[in-house]
Amino acid sequence: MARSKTRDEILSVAARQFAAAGFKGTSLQTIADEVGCSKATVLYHFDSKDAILVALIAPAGQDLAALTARLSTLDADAARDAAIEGFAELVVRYRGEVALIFDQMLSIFDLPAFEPLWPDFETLHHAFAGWSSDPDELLLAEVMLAGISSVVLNHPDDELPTLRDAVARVARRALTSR
Amino acid sequence: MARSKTRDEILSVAARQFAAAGFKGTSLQTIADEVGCSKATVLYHFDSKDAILVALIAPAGQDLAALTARLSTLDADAARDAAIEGFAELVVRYRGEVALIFDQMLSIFDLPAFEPLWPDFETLHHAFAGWSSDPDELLLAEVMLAGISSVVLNHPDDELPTLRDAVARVARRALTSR
DNA sequence: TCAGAAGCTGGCCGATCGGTCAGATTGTTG
DNA sequence: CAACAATCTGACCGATCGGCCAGCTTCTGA
Repeated sequence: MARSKTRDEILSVAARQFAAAGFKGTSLQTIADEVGCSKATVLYHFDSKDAILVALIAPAGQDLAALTARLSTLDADAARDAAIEGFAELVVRYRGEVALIFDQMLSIFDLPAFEPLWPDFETLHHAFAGWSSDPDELLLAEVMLAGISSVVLNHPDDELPTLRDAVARVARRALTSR
Repeated sequence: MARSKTRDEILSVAARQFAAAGFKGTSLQTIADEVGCSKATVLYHFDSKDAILVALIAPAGQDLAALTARLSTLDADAARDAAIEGFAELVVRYRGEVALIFDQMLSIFDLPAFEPLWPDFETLHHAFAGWSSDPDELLLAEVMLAGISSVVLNHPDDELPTLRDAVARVARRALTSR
């Protein structure tokens, strides 16, 4: 890890700019400008613009996979609670990456970087519904997943720790009301 | 209305392409290609690319304004129910435009087209919370608003009428569970 | 010391972007 | 018919995009 100081700087600057302006809305030039290097240097450390995105997504994907692996060992109620807590934590920690998923959401085609995450999202979705197969249950789970993501990424940074707990509390109430 | 056949065609093609690939991801050239005219013709009917977006947003904005005006005359429970039904209807009817808002969500800066809609969203937000000022109530309302939008625009067209009712039913349950 | 690897850069490439413009074509009206 | 406006187009503009490359520094280890 930390193969190069410049490389890390490029990653963190890119993460912020991608989250702020979207993937298509960010150029290699603006990344290079903020880092304080040349565009060629950015492409020296990464094969392409897409390679930066792939490198950014990787850690979030691993943590998500770890969460879903843990969920699959739990029964309905425990899985739902753990999914809520875990997802609230993840979405707050990887706010920028979540924003990227929303940004790329419209273009269903060219996102090989996100493909491996889909099964994990599916697991999370079902865990939110307490392993139920009731359509309304699943729909509400879907609404909550997307809603939480969107809300978190539209809140200012300084409220995030509070927001994580509030979001988990609210989700628990909405998803367990029979 | 219907000032020109070509103009209308440009609007409908642009609506579909914007919803499919995002605003930044759509070019005047691809719009012109699908319409079967030249890029210059597109810019003859509209002053700029942004002008197309403005023309597309207008009807959705008017319907949203009409809904919120109606809401403000109702008390808590009635307002919430009406907000849920009305929003489900709107978000299904203007699926493409909702997608555009999500697409532009990341770029907080350059969206004069969406600015006038903000107060109406605010009203809708509070109506979803039944005019309550409880933070958790408001947060859940926010989650549901964003979640419903995201879910609807990620469902295939043929399920939309069913989805509208299902989404309203689920939202009512989640928002009225005390 | 010095060769080679690693890091970095300016300059360039073809493609595409949104937008402009002069002029051709078409339709309407007196 | 002529005259005028509406419609449409190809050619072109400057800017920017992602990416490539030759070559310049800087670091490192035998």
